[in-house]
Amino acid sequence: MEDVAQKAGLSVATVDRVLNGRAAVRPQTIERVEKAIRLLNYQPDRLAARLARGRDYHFCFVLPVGNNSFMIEFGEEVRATAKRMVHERVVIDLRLTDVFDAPTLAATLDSIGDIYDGVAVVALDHPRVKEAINGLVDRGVTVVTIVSDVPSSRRAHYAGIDNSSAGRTAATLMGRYLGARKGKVGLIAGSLSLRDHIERRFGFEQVMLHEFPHLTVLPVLESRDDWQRVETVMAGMLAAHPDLIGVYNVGAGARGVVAALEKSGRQDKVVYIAHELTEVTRRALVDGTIDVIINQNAGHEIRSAVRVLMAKADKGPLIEAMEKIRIDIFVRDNLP
Amino acid sequence: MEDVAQKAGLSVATVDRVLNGRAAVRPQTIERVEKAIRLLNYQPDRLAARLARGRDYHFCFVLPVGNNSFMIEFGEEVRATAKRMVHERVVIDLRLTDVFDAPTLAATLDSIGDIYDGVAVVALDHPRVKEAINGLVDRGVTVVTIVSDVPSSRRAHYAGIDNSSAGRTAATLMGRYLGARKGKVGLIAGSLSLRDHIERRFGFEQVMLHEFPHLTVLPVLESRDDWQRVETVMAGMLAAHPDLIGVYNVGAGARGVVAALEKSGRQDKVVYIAHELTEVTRRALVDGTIDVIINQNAGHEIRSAVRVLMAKADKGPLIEAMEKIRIDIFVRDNLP
DNA sequence: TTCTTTTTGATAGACGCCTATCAAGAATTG
DNA sequence: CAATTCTTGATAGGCGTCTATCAAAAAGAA
Repeated sequence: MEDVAQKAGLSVATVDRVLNGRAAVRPQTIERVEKAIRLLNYQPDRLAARLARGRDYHFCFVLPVGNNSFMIEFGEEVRATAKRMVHERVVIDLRLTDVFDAPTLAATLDSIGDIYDGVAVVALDHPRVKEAINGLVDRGVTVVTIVSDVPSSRRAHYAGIDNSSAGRTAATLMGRYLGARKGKVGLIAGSLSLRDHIERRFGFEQVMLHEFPHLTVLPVLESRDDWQRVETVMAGMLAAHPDLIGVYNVGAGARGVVAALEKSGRQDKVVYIAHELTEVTRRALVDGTIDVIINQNAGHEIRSAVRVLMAKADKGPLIEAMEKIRIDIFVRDNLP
Repeated sequence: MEDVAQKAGLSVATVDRVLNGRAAVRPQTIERVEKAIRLLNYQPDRLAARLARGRDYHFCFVLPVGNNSFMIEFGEEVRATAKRMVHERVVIDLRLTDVFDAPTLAATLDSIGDIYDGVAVVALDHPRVKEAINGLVDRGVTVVTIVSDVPSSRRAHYAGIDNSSAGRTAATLMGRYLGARKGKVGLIAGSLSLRDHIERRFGFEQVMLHEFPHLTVLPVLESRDDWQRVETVMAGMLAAHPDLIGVYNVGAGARGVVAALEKSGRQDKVVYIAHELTEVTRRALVDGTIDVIINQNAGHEIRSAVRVLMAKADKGPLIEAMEKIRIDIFVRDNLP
């Protein structure tokens, strides 16, 4: 800072004022400082800054309640990350809400504004939720969406996979695994109001239709991400379609599909593609009931969300390429 | 530190001595300090420590010379990372050597010892190289292997994928893509002295043999990772085996396979699985000549290597789970 | 010009740790 | 028991930044 001050013919106090947008500084002075910064290619030492500030970052993760394995694991990852980050002056709270209910979620978001510097939320794409997100942004809180996005909101970032691509990926693998076989392919979604599920479905149907026209995709069935309902739905599908050769389960509740398939004894005849690597799906993949798991890495998403929140909090730079969450494909052999 | 000192009934100076293994401290005193640390669950602020130390970390990445796209991109990623890390007091040098030649690589490693705190190396698994690595370790340099490992050495860490799993993954996908089709499957490796290639090959053959006995795996052909030679080899294979229905190219030079396949016009009849996402393989995947790309993320490996080197340098903790490099599978639809 | 009001400068004291020095206290030796 | 060596204590100054305060200088208004 001293070098910059000297270069600009000003004092460090003024440089500091410019750097932190503190008191009133004349535009031309700002310009002088910025020029000096450019000339010297000066980059403030963010570690020292954080040390000096001595302020904690307070972030909040808003996740769905419920017994969905993926989300439970997600919550645990958040806790683990929180524990690690304590030593970096980052405090992360975890809040569970009924994410599927727009008013509830919106109310939660509305109520947590003033405590936090940033909020990460698994968001339902609903006008009311969008409004709540924008409200937070207006109050100066950085918001990032995780897992499921609300693109029309003013959230700073989305830490999650491209779900349309995920659906397309599932379709390609389904088509290639089935090869020349003919028959029906089932499609099960958790909720048709969650953006991620909708997008996966569209991606899947699109590719199936164009690339594998010899396969018939059955109408989507809704499961509400509840594995018992999934099992009923799946059992029904198996009974109704003796020529079922594939299933793509877009949402949670893989356990239900696995159970129904195994009870029917047709797990070897049906290519089953599931989402999210959990205890249940992992076992089923190893056993051969599931053929492919499409996954998003919870740890990556969380760390990415935190990085973004921190970068926004102290106006640091973001390396976009690093924050892109990839779609993992797991077969039996590349399980981590 | 003051709290710890007080709790232990000692001075901060002594606590500091214990923490940094500085001067002579009586064992019982050390014990007292450690107890206080445990009781208070004290964790030194590593950011402050680094600030105070004001010392730069000097690391060196040793990569292969040559025109291999993957390695070129790898080098660029190293440079990009280096640039970013400058602001964190990390200086990364990049050194290119003939990694395939054990004496040359060993000589390089021998010569760089005293300048660096840590070295990351794409290592040939050869006794001479192992010796050079151990030599570095003896001189107090932390060594991590990247991309290809030397497990018998005393390197601190391997930042790369499990290549045997990668080979198995390729086999599973090959088998599933081919379905009931019968015919021959070709196998091309860069060098049979690079550990990663050997392991991929074994993984592949193992699964093919056990899971897909109706497919015949042809004997491995060596390509030295040179795409022109790969093209010759591939063209020969296509000519010799009209019933070739699959190829797995374990190493670099995907361009050669693509060229040979496209010239033969049989790209739609042959399932081709390649390694590493590059400009060339990406295009071929989109075009449909390549069916699956198995990839290791260069950026992840590099960042992981750096994290490990830094952690070792200031005796910080490592979160093992975070440093596990996953095997990426790319089909056309989940390309990043 | 004189008096306000705005902008800038200078400087002290943190933040949590490192490094170094000197003195004081404790343990060991003969 | 004194002389010597080993351990510990106390403290200063620094790392690069932030925050706050007061004085000095410059700009604007009357």
